[in-house]
Amino acid sequence: MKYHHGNLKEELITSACKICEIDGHENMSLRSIAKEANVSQTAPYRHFKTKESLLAEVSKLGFDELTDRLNQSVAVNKKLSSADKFLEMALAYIEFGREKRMIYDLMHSPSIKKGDFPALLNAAAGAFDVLVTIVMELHPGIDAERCNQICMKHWAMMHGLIGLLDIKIDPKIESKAGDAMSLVKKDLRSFLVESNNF
Amino acid sequence: MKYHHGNLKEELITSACKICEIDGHENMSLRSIAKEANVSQTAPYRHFKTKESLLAEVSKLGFDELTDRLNQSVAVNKKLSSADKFLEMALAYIEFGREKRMIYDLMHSPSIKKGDFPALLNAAAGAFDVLVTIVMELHPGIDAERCNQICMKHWAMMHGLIGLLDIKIDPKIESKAGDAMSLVKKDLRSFLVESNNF
DNA sequence: TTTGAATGTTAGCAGCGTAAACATAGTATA
DNA sequence: TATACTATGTTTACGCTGCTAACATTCAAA
Repeated sequence: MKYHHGNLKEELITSACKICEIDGHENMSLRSIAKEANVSQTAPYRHFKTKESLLAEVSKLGFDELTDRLNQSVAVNKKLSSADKFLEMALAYIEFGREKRMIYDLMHSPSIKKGDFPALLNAAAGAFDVLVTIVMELHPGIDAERCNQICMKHWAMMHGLIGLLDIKIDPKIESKAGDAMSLVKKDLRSFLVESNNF
Repeated sequence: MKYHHGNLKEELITSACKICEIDGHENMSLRSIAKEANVSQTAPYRHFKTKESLLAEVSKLGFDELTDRLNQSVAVNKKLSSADKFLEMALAYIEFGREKRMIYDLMHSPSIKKGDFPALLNAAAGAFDVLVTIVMELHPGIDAERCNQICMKHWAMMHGLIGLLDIKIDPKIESKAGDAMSLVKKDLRSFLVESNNF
């Protein structure tokens, strides 16, 4: 076993991802991350100024994957109507939030101040841009301000839904949403379609 | 100074609220709460089984205040149309979220498992019910399932908006939303009105 | 070959949530 | 009124945390 690891920074991020997905970011310690990577407790400090900056990189990876998924969801079937593309994207978003809930929470945790990490801010904006593109396709010639409003509305709805699906305020809502993604898919499609009637 | 405090439980909750509003729930320690109430570090354990259960009571108070505000927002002017009542309620919700952001975050923090605290669950449902009432007024004779979907949609939108207003993904969005509630009020009204056109 | 930077380890700090043992005050009972 | 019990406070201590400082090792450039 060599003294110098060679690739510790990336491995620490990988370890952090793994632990976050299992324990959640609230129960994730720098020491446990270091242990997972088989290095001493303070080794991470050679690559990250603070714990927060390590978590910021994990969060950035999360936004990158989210962006990929959103892009894929609309790219898979190019024959889809704009409205259906939008639906697919919304489903992909919520699927991501449900499937990687722990990472998703980390990505939106107020304990990581995005303003301090430009790369993270960029990655988050990248995901938002996928939505912007779809909405511009849905409403050709829409002006920028209106487009932003609509994007915010839907982004907020999806973000809010993910958060609320776990609050389980009403048992009926919970059972309707269900735990399996198949159920979520079915319910969400009708949810998104119907809610636009009002 | 007497040995027995007499009203420590309530005072601990009050202290916790105060500290939460200043430092946020992530930086709120049991020890600091006890210090604020001028008791020893372990005194809270005579009244709360865990730190989480203390925070759960703070969270419950938050939902209670939210419920009050929502009710007030629609009760102030009884002549308002149902649609305007809905707008007023949405504004009140977002105003609460912006004004008491730290408490609001605590109320939605995954570190407090609502399922373990029935009173908290009840308080959260109480706030949701205000929305249900308005929506039933907006759409007389609506069936329960549809009503739930619509409530979820709007609740999610409001909840998502509050969360996203601080992410500041796009500087334009941030400047549009602004920091002062007056700005939020103006923007939100048009936001809510316009977004229903799509 | 030497020197310095990069990257690892060990030791130690203060703060955290929590449990156990102990102290004091208020209350019910004899 | 004296005594015992319970409620509610304090002190002490444990293991965990993020982080710093001092030291060790390796690699790369002069």
